[in-house]
Amino acid sequence: MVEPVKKPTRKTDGFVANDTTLRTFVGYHMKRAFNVVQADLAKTLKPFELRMLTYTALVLIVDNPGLSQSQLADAMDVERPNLVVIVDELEQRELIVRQRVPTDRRAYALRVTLKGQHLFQQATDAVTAHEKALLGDIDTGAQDTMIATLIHIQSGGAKG
Amino acid sequence: MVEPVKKPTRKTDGFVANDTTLRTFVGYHMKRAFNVVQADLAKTLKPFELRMLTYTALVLIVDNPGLSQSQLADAMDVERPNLVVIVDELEQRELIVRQRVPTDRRAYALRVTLKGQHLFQQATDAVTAHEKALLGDIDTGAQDTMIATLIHIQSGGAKG
DNA sequence: TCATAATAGTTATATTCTATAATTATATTC
DNA sequence: GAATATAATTATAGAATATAACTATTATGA
Repeated sequence: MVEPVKKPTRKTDGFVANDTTLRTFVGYHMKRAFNVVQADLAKTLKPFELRMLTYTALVLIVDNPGLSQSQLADAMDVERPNLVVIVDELEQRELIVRQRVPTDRRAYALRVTLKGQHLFQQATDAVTAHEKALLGDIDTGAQDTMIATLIHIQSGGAKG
Repeated sequence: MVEPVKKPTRKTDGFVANDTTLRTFVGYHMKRAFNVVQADLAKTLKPFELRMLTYTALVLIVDNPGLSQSQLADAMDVERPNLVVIVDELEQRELIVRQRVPTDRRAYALRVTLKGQHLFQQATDAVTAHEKALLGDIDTGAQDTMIATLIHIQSGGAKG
């Protein structure tokens, strides 16, 4: 049974802007593609009341039990002050705990709670399924090539 | 003459977080790679007092003389209210003008000024050079594959 | 040892980007 | 001509991002 397609697409008539200059930039394509992925991710995480940043922090705490906020901030490429609110949110929702480190009383060891572990698993299943739905029809070889290229860029490309 | 390398790398010692779960997501790699590209772009545009959004708007106005703000917002995937401040900024710097459209007095036709055209050319040369420096060592085939894949994702991937 | 510097976390603050509702002026449609 | 839609705008709020400054604690080195 085919749903009759609604037309909420007001937008600007049939006009399509000429973006030939921008298309010469790889970054332009990266941004536009990432917008789509990010929007899909946000929608996927919404039922769990997670955003990309809070989900990423939760995952990294699961995979790195006991790491400090500084280490987490470093892993997420986020400034320490900005990480505080993210950790606050996860802690208030009782998804993680801040444990004092006996050997260094300045630092906290971050650990996931049982509740956090469960939410992590549910959210990760959902994100995995949604990514597969979004990108599943892309040729495996092309996907591998893209990931390798993206990793290369991460390390600074020709500069790194 | 080799500069002695400074060590401003405080960061978290030698610790490297385990991100195996996140690495299963293509979006994770896209975000991290785009962070690098975006940071490079911001630095490149800084001397021209342009940001990614103001530069993008300027380029699209150059390539689409006379387009309306709604059309520009649509092309940039930005909400109309948010575009106003971008156009305001470009107009105040006399890089573009808002021209009333005789046939539709609600709309403005956006056009670049001579000053804007010059800044566009300088900035575009700089951005082109910086992208080449950043991504120049990537295999051409891999680059083409990535761009094709990114374009495919833009149109909604398996969903579109 | 003690003074100094460095680190972990936090608070405060500012900028930018993004998103929605509501308003005015003009155009379109029935 | 009345109702509706569109273009641009204002107002507002939520997020992400970045820097400076502060407290508490740890590390360094004269």
